[in-house]
This record gives sequence, structure tokens and C-alpha cells, in this order.
Amino acid sequence: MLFSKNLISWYLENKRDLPWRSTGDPYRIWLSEIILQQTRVAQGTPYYYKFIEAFPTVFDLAEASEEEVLKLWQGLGYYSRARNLQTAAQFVVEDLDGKFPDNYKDLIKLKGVGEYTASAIASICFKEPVAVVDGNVYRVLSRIFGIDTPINSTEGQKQFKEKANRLLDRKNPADFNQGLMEFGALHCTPRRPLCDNCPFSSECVAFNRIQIAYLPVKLKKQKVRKRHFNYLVFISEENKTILQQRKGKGIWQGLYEFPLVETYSEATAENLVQEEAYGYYSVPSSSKVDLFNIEPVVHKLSHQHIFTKFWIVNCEELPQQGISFTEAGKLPVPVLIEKFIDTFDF
DNA sequence: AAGCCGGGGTT
DNA sequence: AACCCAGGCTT
Repeated sequence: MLFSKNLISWYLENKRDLPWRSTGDPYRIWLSEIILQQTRVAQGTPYYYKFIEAFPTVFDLAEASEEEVLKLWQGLGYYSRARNLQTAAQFVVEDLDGKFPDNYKDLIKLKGVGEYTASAIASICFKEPVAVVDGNVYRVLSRIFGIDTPINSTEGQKQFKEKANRLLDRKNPADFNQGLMEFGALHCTPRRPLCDNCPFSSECVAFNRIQIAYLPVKLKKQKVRKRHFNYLVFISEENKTILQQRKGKGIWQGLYEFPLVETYSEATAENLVQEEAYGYYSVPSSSKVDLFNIEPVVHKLSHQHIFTKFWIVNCEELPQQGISFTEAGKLPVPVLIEKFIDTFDF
């Protein structure tokens, strides 16, 4: 009780003025929460404005094409969020008569809405007493209460969820939840938290034991996979090129890229031609292949490092249907491709 | 339970 | 280079 009271008063004095804090519209809160999944406020905010402008209501979003949504989402990453966003919007319009769900149980049925997001929307928009547990909450609670169960273990998730729900101010879950996250984002930060000016320092277990650096506990780190991508940048005499859509599983699903030859190690012009001979792409024998970048471009994802070579293929006619560079610029592409296009400057 | 899914900021 | 970010889905 004292904890929640202190927390909420800290929040009311220190909270940032963010665009989604001036609305009670569950559609807008939902949109902001999806955008902010694993994404910093500073990175997500421009996208929030773009989406609200392009799709002021859930009906507008439901009617858009998937390509339009992906193009607006371009650069934000985790593209399944964009696809799920639209699936959920269409579900709300077609199955719920355009009325957004107003409780946790129904919210979590939406594609892309998990325990965290359902709790956030339910508490913020409808004052339902359900505690959120995100990265901030793990950090703040583990430190103040000295909980050293790994936050990415099943036991840890259960434990932190129970703790948050016991602490929750059931009369004001909106400010409690946002306050806990805001406190983690602004004050109890991962590195160098502001302990000398902390309203909880007298009771904080980590501070009293000088163990801030050791909490929260997180199990192992995933090792990074290294991949070698070779993009064939076709350029015809008509100044057209080839982009194709990534399908199936894996990264960048639904986005467009140049024809890709992936190799197990760094490719040379010789073995690249051999790879092609295996039937991926037929490069017209009359065409000239030039390596654009001597040193591979390293594109780093959280779980993969992609070493990339761009091969310029000048040819009279394209081996398949091509598009102009102007059209290519309108398609959603990974940041890796976007940066190349900007550099190459057709 | 573990693996996969982006891009960028911070240290 | 490692860690983290208003996590969720698939296997």
C-alpha cells in the first residue's frame, strides 16, 4: 500500500508528456503498445504519429493493404507486429462490429496481444486491476525486493507477475502500471540507476546490499548466427531491376529484397556463379557482374550477423519481370536494402 | 522450455 | 562487444 502510494506520487510528478497519454481511445493505446513492444519510446514515437495520421480509426487500418502497413512499419523491426496489427484490426471491424474489446480476457484474443499488452490496455483504458510485467517491472521489482529468480525462467515470470499483482493499486491500476514502467525507464535504469535520489532507497534490497549491478538475473545469452548474403542487383538497359518478396518463415517476412544467394562462407565471383548454376538464378551470360562493396556490409540483428555483398549485374534484358527504381522505392524493404539503395543512388 | 523475430541506443 | 528496449508467437 505504501509502495503503490509512493510510486504513484512519483509518477504524477515525473511522468513524460507522451502522445498516447492524452487519449483514452483503446485503439490508440493498443497501437502505441504494439509499437512499443521491445522498442524504445524515442524510436517508436515517430511511428505512432505516422500510423495515427494514416489510420485515425480501426476501420482505416482494417481497410489498408498489407503492403501499405508494412511500408509504414519499415525500419521498426519485428515485422510480425505489423501483420498481426492488421489482422487484429480486421477482426475488430468484422467480428466485433468495430467495437474494441474492453477487458483483459477479450483483449488477449487479439493477434499480437499477449499478457503484457492485454494488461496494459485493460488497466489504462478500463481501470481493470491487472498488473503489467515488462522489462522495466522485472528490473525495478528484482532490485527493490531483492528477487534473484531469473526473469526469463518460467518460475521467474510467475513470481514477478504475482508480486506485481500483490503490489497493484486496485483503485488506480492505470497510474500504478505506467508508474512502475516509467520509474524503470527514467530512474531505475539498467546501468547507473539514480540511487542517490530514489524514493525507495531506504527499502531497496539491491541498494542496501550494493547489488544493483547483479539484479535482475537473466539466464544465458543466445549466440549470434553468422550468415552470408549475396544480393544480385540487376540493372537492365531499360534501367529496371528485380525485387522479390520474402515468403515463408524467417526474417523480414513479407518485405522485398534483391534476388538473394546465401552462401556458407564469404563468396567470390567464381563460386557465386557456381551457386547460381545450382539453379537459383540464371544470370544471362552476356551480362557483366561487378562487386559493389569489397568489404561485406555487416548488418547486425539481435540474433544474427549478416555479412552482405551486393553484386551489380548489368544486362540487356532481365531474366524475369522487373520494376523501375521509382516503383522499387515504394515497396517495404529491410533497412539493409534501404541503406544500399540510398548509397547506390541509381 | 527454447528458439526465433529487427533495429537502434547505451555503456 | 554486450546488453537492453512499454514482448509475442511458434515449435
